[in-house]
Amino acid sequence: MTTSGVASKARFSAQARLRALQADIMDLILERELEAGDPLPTENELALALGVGRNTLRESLKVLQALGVVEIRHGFGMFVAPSNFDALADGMTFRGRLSLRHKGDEALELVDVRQALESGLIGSAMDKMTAGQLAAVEESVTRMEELAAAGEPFVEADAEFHRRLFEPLNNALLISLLAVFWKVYRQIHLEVGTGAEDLSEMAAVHRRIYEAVAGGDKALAAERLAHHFDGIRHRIYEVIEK
Amino acid sequence: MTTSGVASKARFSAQARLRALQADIMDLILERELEAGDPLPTENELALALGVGRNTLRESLKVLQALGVVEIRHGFGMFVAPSNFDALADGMTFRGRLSLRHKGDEALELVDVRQALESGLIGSAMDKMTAGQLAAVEESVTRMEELAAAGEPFVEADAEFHRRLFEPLNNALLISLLAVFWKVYRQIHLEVGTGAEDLSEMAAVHRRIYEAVAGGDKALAAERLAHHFDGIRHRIYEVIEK
DNA sequence: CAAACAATATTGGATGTCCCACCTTCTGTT
DNA sequence: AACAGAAGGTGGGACATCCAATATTGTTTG
Repeated sequence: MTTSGVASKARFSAQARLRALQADIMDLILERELEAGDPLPTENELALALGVGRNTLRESLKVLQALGVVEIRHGFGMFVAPSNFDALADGMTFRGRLSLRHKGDEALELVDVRQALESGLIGSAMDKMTAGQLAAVEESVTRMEELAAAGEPFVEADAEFHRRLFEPLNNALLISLLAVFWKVYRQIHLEVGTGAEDLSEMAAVHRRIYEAVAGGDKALAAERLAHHFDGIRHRIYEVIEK
Repeated sequence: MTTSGVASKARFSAQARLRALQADIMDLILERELEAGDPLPTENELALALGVGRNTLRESLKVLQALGVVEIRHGFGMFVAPSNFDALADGMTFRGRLSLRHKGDEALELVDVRQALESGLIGSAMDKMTAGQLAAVEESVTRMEELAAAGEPFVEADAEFHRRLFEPLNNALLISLLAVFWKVYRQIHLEVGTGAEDLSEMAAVHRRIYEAVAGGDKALAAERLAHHFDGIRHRIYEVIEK
């Protein structure tokens, strides 16, 4: 259940202890009914309360920080954190880059999942999109076109376009997940060679997606959104094949 | 390009240092062209190579372990790991439980994302599903029905059903993500009260999903899959309202 | 000779201690 | 009243030391 592969026996104890400690910390937060933003006990207090050494406790705390459970502020204290998937993005980016050096499976899987999410959810997003939100999407497209015309890359505008596209769903988790996928996607794109020459073509692709959304044609929007990912997928294939 | 010994003077918050250290470790893996399963240097060697203390290094390593980047085996060594999202699941479960005590936003968002993923991808999965895989899905349904008839819960069979449903896509990342969502979903389900009385109804819901899949009706399968999540969503609403 | 056992080297696991860096707050001067 | 500096508390980090688990090696034993 845990991991495929070597099923050693006592390897659980070490790993289990760390995870039990993480669970203890989370339980403590839940038991004390702390909300996001509330302070946690100090490291020394926690170490004493949980019966472990401070360094051991810190290892768990850093994991919880990476998972977005706690926020640690040097010299100030530790707090229950709002969701934060940055570390997850780093880990997945690493996996993508690692896989590119061999068969590229994970990189392709990542693109597939992102495509499925965006392409599958665009319909619902269009249902709830207000005129103002639609205008914000077009603003992003316009900025991409301007940057493309100037020969400059438009990393941030691209991210913003996709973020605004799914803002109507009002789902912070989804936005975070898409941000993770976008970040990893971007890294893979860089690694794989962006083909900097077709900047204007990329902007045009986004313009066509916008037009489908503005026109209310869900099927067309989903299709164009899906097509948007074909480029990088083919590029990954090329890198793998050679 | 490890940039070990970054001459950072100031302004680098502790958080940035930790993440830089994680990045250094990942870069080291990439630079040495290590594949999954390959051994990493020992803790002491790494600490020396990266110019940090052993405890500091361990904090980063534990994070990387939680992110599924490295696998740590007591007394044996550290290795580049296959993907492992268990820790992520714990973190998200925590967030879900935390949110249930207040507004429940994140719990609902989680269900929404899972629904979107499963409902949106079932069509592609059906395209690629073999007869054998379809039979495996039915086997899971049958087992659920048997357990329901015996009055026993069918946690594992439920998970297996959904896993097998998307196995044809051959996307390990997707399977892992769905496993995470399923795990969190189940925890929320427990927290929110499962309504143990409708076991047979739950089995029947899965049977109907299977029938739609077997019949090749993608739209119907997607709809029934989506309906499958309405129950828990309403239950979460009830918990929040009161 | 081979299998079983035991000692050992190597590795990560955990803790305590000491000091540093950072942030807030209080306090005293201007 | 406003600003600057001191003080206290917090997390950040490095060692040193010991514990625990694993694989290897060497010996014993049938």
